Amino acid sequence: MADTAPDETDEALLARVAWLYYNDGLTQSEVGEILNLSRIKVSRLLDVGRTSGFIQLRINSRQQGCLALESRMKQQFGLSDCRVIPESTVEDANMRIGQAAAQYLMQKLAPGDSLSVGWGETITHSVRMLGYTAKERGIGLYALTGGVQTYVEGMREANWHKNVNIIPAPLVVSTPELAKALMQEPSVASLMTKALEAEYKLVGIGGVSEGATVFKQDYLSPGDIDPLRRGGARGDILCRFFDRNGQDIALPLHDRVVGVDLTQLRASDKVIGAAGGPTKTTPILAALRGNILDILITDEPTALALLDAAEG
Amino acid sequence: MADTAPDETDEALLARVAWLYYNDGLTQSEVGEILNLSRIKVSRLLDVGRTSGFIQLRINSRQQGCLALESRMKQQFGLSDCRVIPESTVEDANMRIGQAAAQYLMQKLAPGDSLSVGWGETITHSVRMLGYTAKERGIGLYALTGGVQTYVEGMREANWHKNVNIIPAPLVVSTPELAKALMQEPSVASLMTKALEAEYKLVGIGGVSEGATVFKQDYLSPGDIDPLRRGGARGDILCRFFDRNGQDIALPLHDRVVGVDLTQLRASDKVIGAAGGPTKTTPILAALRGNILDILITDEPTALALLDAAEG
DNA sequence: TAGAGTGGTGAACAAATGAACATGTAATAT
DNA sequence: ATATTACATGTTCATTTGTTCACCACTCTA
Repeated sequence: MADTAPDETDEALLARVAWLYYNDGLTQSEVGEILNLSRIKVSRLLDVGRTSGFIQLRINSRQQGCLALESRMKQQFGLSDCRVIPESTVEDANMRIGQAAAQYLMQKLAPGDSLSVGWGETITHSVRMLGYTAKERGIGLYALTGGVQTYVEGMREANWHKNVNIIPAPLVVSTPELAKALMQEPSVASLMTKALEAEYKLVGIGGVSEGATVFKQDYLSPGDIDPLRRGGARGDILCRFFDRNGQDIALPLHDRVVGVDLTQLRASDKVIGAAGGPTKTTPILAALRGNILDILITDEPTALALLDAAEG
Repeated sequence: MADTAPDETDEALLARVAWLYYNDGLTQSEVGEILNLSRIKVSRLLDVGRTSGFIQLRINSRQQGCLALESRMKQQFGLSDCRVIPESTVEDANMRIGQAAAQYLMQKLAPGDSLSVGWGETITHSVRMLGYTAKERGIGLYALTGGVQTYVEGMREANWHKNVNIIPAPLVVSTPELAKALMQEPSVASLMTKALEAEYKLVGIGGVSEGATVFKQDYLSPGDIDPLRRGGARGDILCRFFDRNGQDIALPLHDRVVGVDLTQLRASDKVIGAAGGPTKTTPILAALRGNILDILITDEPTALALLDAAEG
């Protein structure tokens, strides 16, 4: 009656299917014959494998993305590393950059390392893609801020299961006092320390417009946008807004956020920013000016726009 | 007039194509439109990428191969690691195992490591697949024996270019004296030392039959087979034949071989044996009994046969 | 200069693949 | 008990893909 550990068997089967199909170059029908599966089932298994990150594709080249652009970016903005993915007609920039971030991390993370993450669509995609690799290499995952819901959603599909450490608090609370109290709670404080000690910290970069995740997730109401803009806000990282030079803006909101702040990020190395798309140029540029990031992952048009803006 | 570094541009183009196709999920025609290539050309580029190892596919799972079998193998034969690839209808076992060996090494080799290799079809495949990764990570490559021709052939296609160190001597010379003299040559001796110091040593395992590479490459004549068999030879590694317990056989031939010997391999750790297929069971079993290998890469039927033979 | 060989290119086709739809089955609610 | 939903499996069809072939440009040789 007990479940026969469906994960286990599925994984073994998927591994076999993937090997036969990709490494041996058999057709899906042939794979099906060998393993007694219908062709369509093989097709679906492969699909699961690809979208879940179980089957991962690496491009073996220092020319991974756009090498020339990457070095210009590093030089111009004093980044320790940079990855630029090619232009494409595919709409979903978040998805694409999330994938790139996942691949970057898969290359860099060593067994036993840990990774801390912020939130946003891009980050969620990354985490999903990283799932299997992380499990295999025993990577620990830490949240950089409160806001359980967002993290849980992101990791539900990915199966990190163990060693996922989410800060047990909301992202934004109603009074500064409560926020302060929470951040002094041992269970919260210790996790935040751990998060800052992780080898890599992966954060998204948000814009100040209706589409941004902060607003969509109802952490802020659309009515808050205008005051923010007037206050000089050009973007946010982990719900901390900054001006065009990447300097903190004094906002009542900031005192009510539970999570790592920009000062802590600046002091920390290997902070990866992952963002791209036309709306993100301004926020990214501001974040770069403010030296918040050490590593940037973005796409070609955005990189070009950034260089343009910085040089002009 | 000058060549515009075809490698460079090809690589950049290939990287773009691969990204758009695999990561963005565009069709080949769409990729072609974006980059102004015909669909056919995209298809061909992708093919090049896959077969050259430029585009590499990873299966993200500890369940990579056949986990259960692998641990039985490790226990039974005292291996430090083992990889077993699934059964398949594909004929070319050497190719498949070579690929598996390459993948294993890609996972294990860190930047700046070095790798030494023997020869044979399986090894040649591995080296080819490893080409791009090796270049990217700056892996040094060393030959474990003389026999320039075999190595050069294997690495011609792969583009390791730099940091490839081939021992400047034939594999087999005509007199024991010459072999001895060569192995005392500084240029030869130093390379052999370096080869033994490499993080991983990858060797094939040969059988004693007409199909084996030693005979096909004319290092030995078919007439030599019978005497070898009668002398108890069950297989060879790096042209050193051993008996059913993996112990060295006293052969005049051995004194004429230029290269690392079995004693040195036994003393060295992280020696990877890569071999499989029905004809290889006997030689592999002997090598395992003789503790020559620390790591084995083989296929499912062979692993089962080995366990059968060892337990029975 | 002609001719043979080589490498690259695209067209046409056949095979392989993915997506939409249809069916069946088991679990849940009414 | 029945309707309903969710889910898995299989079928069909349009699309996508790899392969084969013929063609062209170029080079090397006679």
